[in-house]
Amino acid sequence: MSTTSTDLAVLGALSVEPMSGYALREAIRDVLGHFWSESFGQIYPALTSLEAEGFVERVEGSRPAASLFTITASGRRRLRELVREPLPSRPPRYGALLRLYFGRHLGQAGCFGIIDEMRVEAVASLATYAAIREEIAADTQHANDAPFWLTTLDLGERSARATVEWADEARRALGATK
Amino acid sequence: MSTTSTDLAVLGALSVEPMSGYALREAIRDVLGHFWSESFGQIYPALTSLEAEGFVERVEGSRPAASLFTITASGRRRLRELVREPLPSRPPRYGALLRLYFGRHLGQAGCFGIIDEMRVEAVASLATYAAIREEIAADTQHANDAPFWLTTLDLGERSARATVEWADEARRALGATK
DNA sequence: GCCCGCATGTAACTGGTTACATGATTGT
DNA sequence: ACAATCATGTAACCAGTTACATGCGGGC
Repeated sequence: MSTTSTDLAVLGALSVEPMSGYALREAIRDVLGHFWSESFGQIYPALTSLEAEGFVERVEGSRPAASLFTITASGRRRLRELVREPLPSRPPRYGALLRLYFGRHLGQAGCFGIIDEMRVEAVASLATYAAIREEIAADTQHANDAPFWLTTLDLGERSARATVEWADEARRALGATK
Repeated sequence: MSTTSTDLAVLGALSVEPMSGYALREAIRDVLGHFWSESFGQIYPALTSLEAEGFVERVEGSRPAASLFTITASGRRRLRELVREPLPSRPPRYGALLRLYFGRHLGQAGCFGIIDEMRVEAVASLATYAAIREEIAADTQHANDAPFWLTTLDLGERSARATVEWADEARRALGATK
């Protein structure tokens, strides 16, 4: 049994274009990565159960032993249903911030290490977001989806920029600390 | 067996002041809530094992059947150890953004609902952050910890403000969509 | 011929939450 | 007296990851 969250991610991705389970995972990691994640251990069982329910169909791809999964008409109805339901958001567990919160026991150098790491990560995110943004702009096939994709991307960019600005300020604020 | 993450959260909180397991959970929820969470099912076993290892001690509190947990000297050493180790950050699963990403299947009104909800949440966060900020400022007992607490709080505030600004822009951007 | 990337799948495990059982204390 | 809150603990469950087993296809 798979969760409705995973079903939504899978059906949603397949509504864009048919792909293999493997490609599905890559797409989720690379494109939805900044707010979502799925592992093989969820994707394959989800595909199996979605197939049994008639929401996706497996067609033989260009090479044997590989399948392309396509979303069916009832799968699209299911997708419209799922996207309407609120999803449980997982309570956050941001390790770096926990460590920073107890930074008094870590010392200034250690705190700077954490802050710098977060900054580097945020800057890297900004770079990948810019790449994704260009991909979306270049992709005329999915012009209908583009506004929504750009909207979620925009939040990622704003968060990342906020993190970079925070990092600089944090370094200054903790610089005064002994 | 408890995780080192939980041990860090518990030892860190007890390094500020002794409290009961119940109070520990409330403190984590109310103060660390925007980047961390622990449930009773983790806290109590963690306290038991930390006690067995000599990192915390249980002293009878004002009322029987209730214990105050205090951190020991070796517990403080353990805390300094733990805060130095990198913690695994849990991959994000932000349900609202997943739904918004597939917003084409949801329609404009549904998307606005999600965006507005996120905005309301962010505004509420800003209010609680402001309250926490005042608490920290008023708390002269823990002036040594204050800079670190304010730093993590600052990131929360920046993220929340970024979300509010994003929400307004998102509404405008998707307003054009049919 | 061999390694690497694509591809599918599952079993075991871990991390974490929820629900429940139990009871003391406080306030009304 | 009763309800609400404080308090401790555990067992069952669920979600999700990791590791493993297996094999095909394409490039070097």
